[in-house]
Amino acid sequence: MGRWQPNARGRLLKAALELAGERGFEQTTVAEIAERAGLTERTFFRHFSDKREVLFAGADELKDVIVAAVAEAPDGLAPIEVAVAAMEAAGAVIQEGGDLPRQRSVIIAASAELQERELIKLASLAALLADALRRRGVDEPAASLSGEAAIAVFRIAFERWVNEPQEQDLPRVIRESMEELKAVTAG
Amino acid sequence: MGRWQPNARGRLLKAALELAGERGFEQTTVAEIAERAGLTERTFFRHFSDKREVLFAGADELKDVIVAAVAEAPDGLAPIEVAVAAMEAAGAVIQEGGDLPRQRSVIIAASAELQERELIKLASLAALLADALRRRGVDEPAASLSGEAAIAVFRIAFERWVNEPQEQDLPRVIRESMEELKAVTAG
DNA sequence: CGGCTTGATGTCAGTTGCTGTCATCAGGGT
DNA sequence: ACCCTGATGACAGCAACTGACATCAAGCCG
Repeated sequence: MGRWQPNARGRLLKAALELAGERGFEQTTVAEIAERAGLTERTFFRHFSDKREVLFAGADELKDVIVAAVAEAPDGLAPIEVAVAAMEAAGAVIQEGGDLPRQRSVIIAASAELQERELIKLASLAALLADALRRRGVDEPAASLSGEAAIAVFRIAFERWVNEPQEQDLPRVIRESMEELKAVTAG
Repeated sequence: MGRWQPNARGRLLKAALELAGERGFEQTTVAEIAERAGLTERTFFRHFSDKREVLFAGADELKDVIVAAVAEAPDGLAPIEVAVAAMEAAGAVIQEGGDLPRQRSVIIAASAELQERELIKLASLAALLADALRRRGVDEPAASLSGEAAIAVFRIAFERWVNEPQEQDLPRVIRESMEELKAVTAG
């Protein structure tokens, strides 16, 4: 047995979700989160680079999923289809999280500073997609546009998925939103 | 003549641009900006709700331009075309700013926290576009998708415009990026 | 003229996010 | 037994904000 209770990160995440759910993220101090997790404020900042990051723990794994999905996409598939397929793969991972994604999204929707952080994470995913597409030989600006469009599709789809609790299949909603985008841009 | 020097906001903006350009936004304190403008830190926060906002002074005017452009778009135009036309109008206003937009974008590109703020401003423009389209009778999810797509097109176009100093015509770059998006989503 | 109100600013104290630095101390290897 | 490592605590300090109160020229009104 270690000198400390195990899984400090997980306890911090749990404490942060609870407190932010009870009284809102901005009304919660880092010291309170750390205290509920049985740690100190300083230790919180050793696990998360800033207060907001605790709400995005695990988001980095999505990057690997997306890069792998782009790499495994069949040759000849249109760039936008590759990008959206990667977001479908990410969506499949997200919905494995059970209630957590929806719970997090409620907290984020109530806080402007968390929305900012979410947006820059999504923007970095768009850049990641564009990079991966360029490695497949896609030229600019098609690569960047496909990445941005795929993220836009994902945002719309995720919002719909969150607001329809009976909806189970996030990848399907993403696919449907993609078809909607095609319809919208046709002509 | 008033008790104070006139145009406090403008002096704060000028001081902020100078200092951020010299040593970076995050290496500049609000106290320094205020001091260069001949004011106190407290007064800075009376003019701008937080440190980052000074870099986005005037961004609200774009909202009016966009709403007006959507309202004036001819009937029967496809939603995505209406949205992109509104962003072309915004682009026309932006390039009237001379060197300022490019100068600001250099500073923003060097600061993660400023990028976050820019992204949430753009997201609010996307929501504004979607709202305006809904008022024209466009259904969901076409309205939201058109708004998001138009913003994605604008982002790509603006980046190209910033990186090509000889390029004068931002609306034209936006239009070209829109055509690229159509090509990317065709099929 | 003299008093009253207003609005932009200054002053100051306090909270919170975040950082640097040093101390502590169980566990694992030598 | 010894040291070294790694996660944590303790503490001081900076910078972004906020609330409360004071200041004082300009303008209005009697």
